Amino acid sequence: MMELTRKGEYAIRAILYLARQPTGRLSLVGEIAGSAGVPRTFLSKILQQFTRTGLVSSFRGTGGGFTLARDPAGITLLEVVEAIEGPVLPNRCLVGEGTCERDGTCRVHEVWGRVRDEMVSILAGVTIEELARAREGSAGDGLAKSS
Amino acid sequence: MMELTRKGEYAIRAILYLARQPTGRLSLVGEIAGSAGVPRTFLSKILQQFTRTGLVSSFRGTGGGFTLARDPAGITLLEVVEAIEGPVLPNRCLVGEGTCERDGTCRVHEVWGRVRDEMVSILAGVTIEELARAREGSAGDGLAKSS
DNA sequence: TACCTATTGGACCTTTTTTGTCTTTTTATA
DNA sequence: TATAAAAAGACAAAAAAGGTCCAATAGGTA
Repeated sequence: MMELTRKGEYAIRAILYLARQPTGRLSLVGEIAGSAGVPRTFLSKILQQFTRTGLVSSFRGTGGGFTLARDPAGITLLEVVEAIEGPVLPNRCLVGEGTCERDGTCRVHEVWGRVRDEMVSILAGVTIEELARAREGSAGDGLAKSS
Repeated sequence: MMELTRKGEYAIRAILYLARQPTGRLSLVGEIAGSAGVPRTFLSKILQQFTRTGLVSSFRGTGGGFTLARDPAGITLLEVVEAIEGPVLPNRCLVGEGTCERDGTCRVHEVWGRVRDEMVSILAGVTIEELARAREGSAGDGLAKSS
């Protein structure tokens, strides 16, 4: 239930790949796709979406490729996920914010609102830079486990 | 992104309808469907799923119908949602809990784990009885808004 | 200019999931 | 037995997910 799509997963992998490259270096679609294990043509679409959002910048022609448009320390996981999957909305009734035909006064909406707020808060609290680091220092370092 | 399906919405409406009935009273599919604004045959499937889970009990034949199997004060929103939509799993990698082919050491999984934990915690903190009450007392009463 | 390289955009396609319907069977009551 | 209801299962349309393919465009390079 409430799963991130493959597209979203691929998008995160691709962003992390870009974040791990030396600043300014351009990566090719094929290169990213190979390393991140994502179908090439599909990744192409995802990267296009990122460039439209302004998270990634692209350059055409010989020597072209993709690179992060901003400092990974300033990009949050929320931005990445929302760029690809759209706004975090666990319940359709939240779309209109009160535009719920039936049961306008019921409390279910308020509960989903809290769910959304928490998701947003958690995802906005993690930067791509933090995620891209990892590798060494293995587990539970810096980010507290809430459970 | 990460939307509850219509099935899930319908399920909640149906459960709330049942929770608002006098204890012991049986409701017919058609009756619930009409009141909750849910296609009758579809609701039938949802109710069957609920009876399989044990949340709702059903009785066949003349005078039959559906009723909550347990006290609504003891049923959480989490139970209702999971009965219909399956376990809350915002990221596929959480299914196997560590069975992630690639990037086993990356921190993304830990973040989604926290998201799931929070969702579960919020949904488990709301009972059907609370939700079914509402109506009078309008807003923000008893349940704190976190935002 | 011609040619190569790489992204862009759009059309298209397949598979899966969602959102149902319809029919038959089972169980219970009158 | 007739009637009333849920249960079960097959079926189907519509939408979303998950891709593919190709022509166009933009930028280098000889």
